[in-house]
Amino acid sequence: MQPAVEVSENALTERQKDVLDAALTLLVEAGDTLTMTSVARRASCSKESLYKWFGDRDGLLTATVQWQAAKVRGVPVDPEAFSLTSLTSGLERFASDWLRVLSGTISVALNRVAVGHAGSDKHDLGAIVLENGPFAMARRLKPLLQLGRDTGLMSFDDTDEAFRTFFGLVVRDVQIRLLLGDRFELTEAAINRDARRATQQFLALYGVHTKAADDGH
Amino acid sequence: MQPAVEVSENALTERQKDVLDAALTLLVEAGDTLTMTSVARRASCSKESLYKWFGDRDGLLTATVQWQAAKVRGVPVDPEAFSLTSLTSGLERFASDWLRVLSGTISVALNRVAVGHAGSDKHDLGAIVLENGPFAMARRLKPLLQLGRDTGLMSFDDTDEAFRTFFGLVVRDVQIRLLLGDRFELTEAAINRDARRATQQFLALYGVHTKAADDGH
DNA sequence: GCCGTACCGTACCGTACGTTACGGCAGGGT
DNA sequence: ACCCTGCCGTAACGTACGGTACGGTACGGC
Repeated sequence: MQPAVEVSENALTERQKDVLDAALTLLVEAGDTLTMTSVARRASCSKESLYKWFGDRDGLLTATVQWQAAKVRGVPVDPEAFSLTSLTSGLERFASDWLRVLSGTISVALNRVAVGHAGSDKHDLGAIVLENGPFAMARRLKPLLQLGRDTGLMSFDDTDEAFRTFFGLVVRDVQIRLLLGDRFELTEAAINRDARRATQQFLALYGVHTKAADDGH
Repeated sequence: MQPAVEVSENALTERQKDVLDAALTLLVEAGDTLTMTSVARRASCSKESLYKWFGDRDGLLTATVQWQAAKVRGVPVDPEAFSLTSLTSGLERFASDWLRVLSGTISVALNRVAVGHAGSDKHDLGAIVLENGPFAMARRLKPLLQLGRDTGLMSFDDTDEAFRTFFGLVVRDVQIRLLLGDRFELTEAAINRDARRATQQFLALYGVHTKAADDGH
């Protein structure tokens, strides 16, 4: 028996992408209780094809998580004409984007199954989500932070520490509450307000003050 | 058939407590894959007793979570002879205690199963963990925060917002990374260092400065 | 001594679901 | 026209596990 689609093998046919999208919506609806039969029915494909393409249930889940992760790329920052204003707006934009993704039903569902399977997996969904979640965020934000430090707008020793503080100020208890099933009103206005507040707090802690930045609540 | 032990019925015999402790260790070892049979074998009791005492598998999990929650009570703060020093040490002590609990294997295991079951439960483990986790922390910390404000050491409009900021500064990405299975070195020294840093940052944001509090990394 | 209660150990049942196997159909190459 | 490949739909298999039933033992009350 062939080991089916390898993780490194990213050649997905359109048909397979459709199947993974169906699996995603089922994951949102039913969580980890989705069955191979339900995926096959929803995607109008045979279970035989599922097993041929993805090996087993775990492989299907892994491919689904990776398929979603592949869709959330992009949005780097431009290191042109840098100022306190562009640093601030960059941080705010980053924070609001992040909160929007984080509070989305797909992100919540994916993190749920990854947390449930963490550690005891052959493919280890937890590591995949970790890699495409917090770690990817760190990689995307750090250039902006270092640019801010190099231009003398911020001051910190350890970029990673600074990132993790920003993480805390942005996410706070939102993610864990959502994962635990707390019904959460997170309107567009609230997201933007939180992004501004987190940015102001972050600059108050790490920014080089010419004039004292006041708190913004 | 009787509805077995009600949630409000907290009268647990010693035998039942032993069983719940066995279930706890199994939860740490095997996560949500623990079976009724494995609990019975580990606790040297019959499955019949499990079902008589706890109704069904969900009831056993619920009782286990509540049993653990009941063990983590206490440590209120004393509103005597209050000063910046006692506020600082109170916040630090709270933060380090919290990080210690959060990073413990039991907490991680419990949060894992609760996240896995969130929303689609009759007993809703998510709500229970939420209630005994973040919400209980908020209830325990808020008196200290308000005391700090009333004595003019801190300034903020919304106690809940202040708490959530403290939450973010303390927990940062630690919890989600642990839940996703990231191997994490969290030594006693690191915990104390993080607690100090979070406290200093929190006071820098919300404290009333007589002398500028510097960051502490 | 006899009964009732509480419990252990284990065998058993029903079912859900992962996984496999098979029959049928459509399209493309020869 | 024939075959081969890829896929759908469905039936079937195997098993793990939640839940139940039952026999056996210890103990306290009478």
